[in-house]
Amino acid sequence: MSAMRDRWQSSGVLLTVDLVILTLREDRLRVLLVERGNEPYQGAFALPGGFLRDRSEGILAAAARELSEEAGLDAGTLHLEQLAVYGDPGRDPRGRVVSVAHLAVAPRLPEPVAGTDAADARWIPVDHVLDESTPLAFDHLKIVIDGVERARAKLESTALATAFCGQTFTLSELQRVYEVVWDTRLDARNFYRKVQGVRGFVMPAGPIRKTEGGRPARLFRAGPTTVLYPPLVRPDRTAQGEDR
Amino acid sequence: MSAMRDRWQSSGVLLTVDLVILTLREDRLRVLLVERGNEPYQGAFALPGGFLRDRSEGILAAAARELSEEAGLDAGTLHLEQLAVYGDPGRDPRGRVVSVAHLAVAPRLPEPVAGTDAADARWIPVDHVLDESTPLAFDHLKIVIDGVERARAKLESTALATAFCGQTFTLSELQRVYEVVWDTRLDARNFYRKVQGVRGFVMPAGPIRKTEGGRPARLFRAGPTTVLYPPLVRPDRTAQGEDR
DNA sequence: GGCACTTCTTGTCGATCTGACAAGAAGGTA
DNA sequence: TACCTTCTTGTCAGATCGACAAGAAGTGCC
Repeated sequence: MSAMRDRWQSSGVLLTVDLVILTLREDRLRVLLVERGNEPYQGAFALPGGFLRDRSEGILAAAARELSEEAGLDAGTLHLEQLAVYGDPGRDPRGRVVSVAHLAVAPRLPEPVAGTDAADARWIPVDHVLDESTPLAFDHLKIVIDGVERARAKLESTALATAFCGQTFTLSELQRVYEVVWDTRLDARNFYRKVQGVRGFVMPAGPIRKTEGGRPARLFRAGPTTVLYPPLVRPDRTAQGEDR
Repeated sequence: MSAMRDRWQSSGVLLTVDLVILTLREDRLRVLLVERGNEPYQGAFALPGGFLRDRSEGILAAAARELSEEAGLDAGTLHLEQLAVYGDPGRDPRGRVVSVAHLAVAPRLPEPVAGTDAADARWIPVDHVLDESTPLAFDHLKIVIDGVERARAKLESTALATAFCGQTFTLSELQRVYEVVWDTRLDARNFYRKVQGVRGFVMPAGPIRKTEGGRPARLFRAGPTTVLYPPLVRPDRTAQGEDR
């Protein structure tokens, strides 16, 4: 009963925020990791993040602050959303630490800014993390897995892909986002048709053009739509040989 | 840098779990709410939930415990997943309380069990909550909105709908789930074809039949698939009169 | 039993969408 | 100019979708 809900207990825990910051660099999906300088897990890579500054700091605000402090990125200019909470007892050997993980998606970026807290941050290919050739501290592998899956899923139904691109982009750049994040290949001509068929997904950005080899491509910018209809469904990886 | 991450601060907060428990009763989508007996928000409805029991209790475990204590439901038999964290400073007038909201989906249920903590729990139609004719305590309206939207979205791409049904069900029962949760109407014949076209979504459950008026329907049970491919896309509510 | 009524299930049909592919357009470079 | 690259517009057959007809299999009523 309500008495239970209101039993005022001192179940205080330490709250942190962790960040899965994804971007595309050199045609690979990468995640920003920092090398730990202290025990536990000294020398291992970990997600950027940290404790709430004080009791009055909001959780999303803390994530934005860490984004700035540890990665040198401005939360105002990129996609940032809550991912999930990780609070198993024992996930941190130092005590009961509950972490609110966030997913950030950044467009092509300058190198992690030296001279800041982000100096020892590195953009590690996501597949190096997923195949565990780059071991992560704490339960951060699980967090990265969840973050990547979230990104893959949201590519289908939302305009998240545009967050990987700059202010303006060509459709083949957008296609590369889908191909790299989904780890699949798409037909450029069908992609072209499909993307332009989704109302409000992309809007022509002037007659400006830019080039890098072949015929110059038209530029687009993100449209007003956040929910894609119809969605761009990723090809079924488990298509053949399925039981009934 | 890592020194920042490891600064050991006493940012302790009080951690609670809250539950958005959805079910279908009398052809309406309903959420389980409890009337608050204490200040603040005395007399208002609130989501079931409560503080972690102690520092060693896992978050999902706490949600399962509250599910049992406050709703008389067994977490082993129904769908339970983490929804999101709500931790804005000021959301609870008593102090810095961070709540991990969970989404539970229950099949047709007996009345809230009298004589337990769940005695004053009531199944309130979700639309009464969404249109604010039933005001909720704290930021629980926001949590219900997010929970319902999560359920609506997961109906498209996962087998969540089967969690609203019993062990076995007819396809028209399953269709009612989609219609009520999405607040839309579907053509029974097309639904029939589509559902059976998704590999592993539903499996025939013996030649058993059951009836209630017309021709007896075949019984099905949930299949092994959790991810629907192809997805069941909900009809576009913003279809016509859209700009380009 | 015969008939009306209900709901379930199988089909049909045209419009639309999808995936595979051809071919032209518009630049760069040798 | 010839060739290469990439972008963009089409084409076409097969799959899918939404709307709908019609038969199947029960119940209840006379």
